[in-house]
Amino acid sequence: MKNLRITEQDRFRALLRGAGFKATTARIRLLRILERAHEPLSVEKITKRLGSLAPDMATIYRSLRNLHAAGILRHVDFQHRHAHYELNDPKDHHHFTCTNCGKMVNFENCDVTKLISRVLRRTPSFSKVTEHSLELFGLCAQCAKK
Amino acid sequence: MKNLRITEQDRFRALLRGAGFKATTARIRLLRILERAHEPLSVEKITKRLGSLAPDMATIYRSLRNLHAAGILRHVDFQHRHAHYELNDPKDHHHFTCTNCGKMVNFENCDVTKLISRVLRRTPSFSKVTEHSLELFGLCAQCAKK
DNA sequence: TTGCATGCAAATTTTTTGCAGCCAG
DNA sequence: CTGGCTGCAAAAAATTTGCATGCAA
Repeated sequence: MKNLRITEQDRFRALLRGAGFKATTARIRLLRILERAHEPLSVEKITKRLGSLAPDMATIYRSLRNLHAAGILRHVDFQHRHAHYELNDPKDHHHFTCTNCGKMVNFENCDVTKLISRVLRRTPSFSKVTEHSLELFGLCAQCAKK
Repeated sequence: MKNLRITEQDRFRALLRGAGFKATTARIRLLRILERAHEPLSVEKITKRLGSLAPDMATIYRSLRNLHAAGILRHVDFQHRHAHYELNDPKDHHHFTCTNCGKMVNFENCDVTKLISRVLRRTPSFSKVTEHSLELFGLCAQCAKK
């Protein structure tokens, strides 16, 4: 029974292979951390969460860059001075961040796809959207009270 | 006649004073460059365009950071490894960038405001949106043909 | 005159690169 | 085996900071 189940390892292995990458332990560990995080992580946070299993930073940067180019990861900009990455969830969620306390929530089903189609229809000089970013910044309920 | 007209200088001076800043020549030059650019600029491009009139880089970074915090500038992320800034135009336009050749066009009236209100209504843990980012990446008509 | 701004120089932080050796396929 | 990956070390790029001086108000 147990060995018939598709493990997390296998899932990531297939994902990597499918994109033409070798399924190395470093990359599988990276994907695992990102999946469990449920929020976009910086290189620093990834390294900390991997602890002693963390590969060299150069490897992390290279992996993130390649996996992003392959569409496996999304690049998220929190207007800090460093990049954040998360798994490219097909559900296409986005983030709402409190600029005061840093709290973050996800939101989805926001119809950004429709918005994008409309823009694309109106913009003949461009023919295809492959990626988009949509981030909201503001105040959470607690911080707004103060 | 001529001296009754509100000059660009005066406009920026008022803008800076209104936000509690001193209207220094360095900052006025910076705003002037950004206004004329019609596209978000990196620190490098700002420096180049200012030429011999460019203040120290530290000053540029400090100015950009402060003017952004005051809402005078917008922070734009093109998924490069450095920040870009543009004047915070009340028209709220966004950018569509070709990932192949770097070409960029602006678009506006994309109803992102409605989208934001909807999200806000559905997200009781957050009470106010002060800033947002929306960027499209894809292929321009020329690059898509190839 | 007074304190916010700037220049200068140095330090930090973030990201990239070259190259030799390693390991997944 | 073998070419893509990784570690290591060094460099490059991007951004910040401390402090003395300068200039707008």
